Amino acid sequence: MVSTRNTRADVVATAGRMFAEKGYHGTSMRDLGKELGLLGSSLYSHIDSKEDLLVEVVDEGARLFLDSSGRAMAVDGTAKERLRSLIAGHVDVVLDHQDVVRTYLNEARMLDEGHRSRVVESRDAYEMMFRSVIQHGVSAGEFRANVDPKISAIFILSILNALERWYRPNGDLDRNRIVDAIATSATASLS
Amino acid sequence: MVSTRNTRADVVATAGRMFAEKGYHGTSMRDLGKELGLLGSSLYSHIDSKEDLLVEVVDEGARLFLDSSGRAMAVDGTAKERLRSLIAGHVDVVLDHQDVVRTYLNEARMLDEGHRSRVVESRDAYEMMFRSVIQHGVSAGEFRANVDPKISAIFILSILNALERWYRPNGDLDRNRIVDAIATSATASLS
DNA sequence: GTTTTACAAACGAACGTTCGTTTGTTAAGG
DNA sequence: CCTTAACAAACGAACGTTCGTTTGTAAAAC
Repeated sequence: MVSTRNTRADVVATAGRMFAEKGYHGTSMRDLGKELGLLGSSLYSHIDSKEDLLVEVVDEGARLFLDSSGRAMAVDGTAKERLRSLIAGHVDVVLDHQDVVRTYLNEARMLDEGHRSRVVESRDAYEMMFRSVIQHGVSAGEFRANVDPKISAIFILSILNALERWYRPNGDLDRNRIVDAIATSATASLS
Repeated sequence: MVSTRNTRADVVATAGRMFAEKGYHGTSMRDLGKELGLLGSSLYSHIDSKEDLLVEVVDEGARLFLDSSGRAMAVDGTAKERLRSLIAGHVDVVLDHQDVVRTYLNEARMLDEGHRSRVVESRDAYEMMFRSVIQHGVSAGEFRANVDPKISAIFILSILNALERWYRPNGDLDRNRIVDAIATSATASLS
């Protein structure tokens, strides 16, 4: 027996998993406690409120995506290469943090206005990275001149975000194949 | 004043709208009643349980998509034309029944195992229509030989289903432009 | 090296509120 | 008149949260 006691990080991680599975409103504090081997009330040794848990998980999701795009944009290369980096980073975030991502994508709207608007801003900033790379690719002649960067970014992000809904860790598609398929599809529709 | 009384269809429609906005577990029967100018308890003059409402809305979503794909497959044409019909039909369903679709896509997982599995079957059948058309296009030489119909169908449906998340009725993109953008993008990545 | 102090984690009971639902009754509408 | 829709009151269960207390562990004081 190593240790049976829970840390705050355990609580947040399990909350992320349960929110992803059953939704924020579909998960009670007693449900969450039971999953950790605790009473619902004991959770309040670690946190101040249920909503704090959602805020924490969603903020982590936002941070993961922004960090990923920051790394992709930090190295230079052609628009096509940078777009592939953005895509690969996004796939990594989804596959390595599936629960956080599901909660970020599906449950953020349950936050109160203040917190939700911060999430919207963060998503807009992230989407802007994709748009910007596409725009540069058009200007540089790498992509067709009549490409609409806004729509193209939305379509690529649609495919990327849908990953959470169908990807299964033990499925027949591994990470590299997924990145390749998405990057190929994106490049094909831009060129 | 024509009539102030509510019908069962009113209740289901309003439930669909509220489930789409706040989620199934985020909508209480008293919330729903208030939206209709009723007490929560009065809803039980129309329905037997809250879950019945979700079942009804989700079933309608499933039916809308299956009917749409049935119509698209009923007329013949090239694979490219049929794919465009499938896409146009899907866009119509999302734009004309946004609330039902949002509930169908996001809240069906809150159903109990029996009802949920029926929804999964229906989605699989729908996806199979896309796969089948793509497969025929590959066989007929309309699409590249190395196209994977399964992945391609998932990508196209990812873009179509994401519509619900960003489409706004008074935005700058009308129905035809959306269908055209998606069909063009799909065709480009298949050809 | 033992005793004391401190702290973080968890308990168990209870709070006030809201949940989905049931019951019995009243008022319209066709 | 009779069916349907709605009301009003209530039910038991579950909700998020608070409270006072207990437990285990680890550092500080002796």
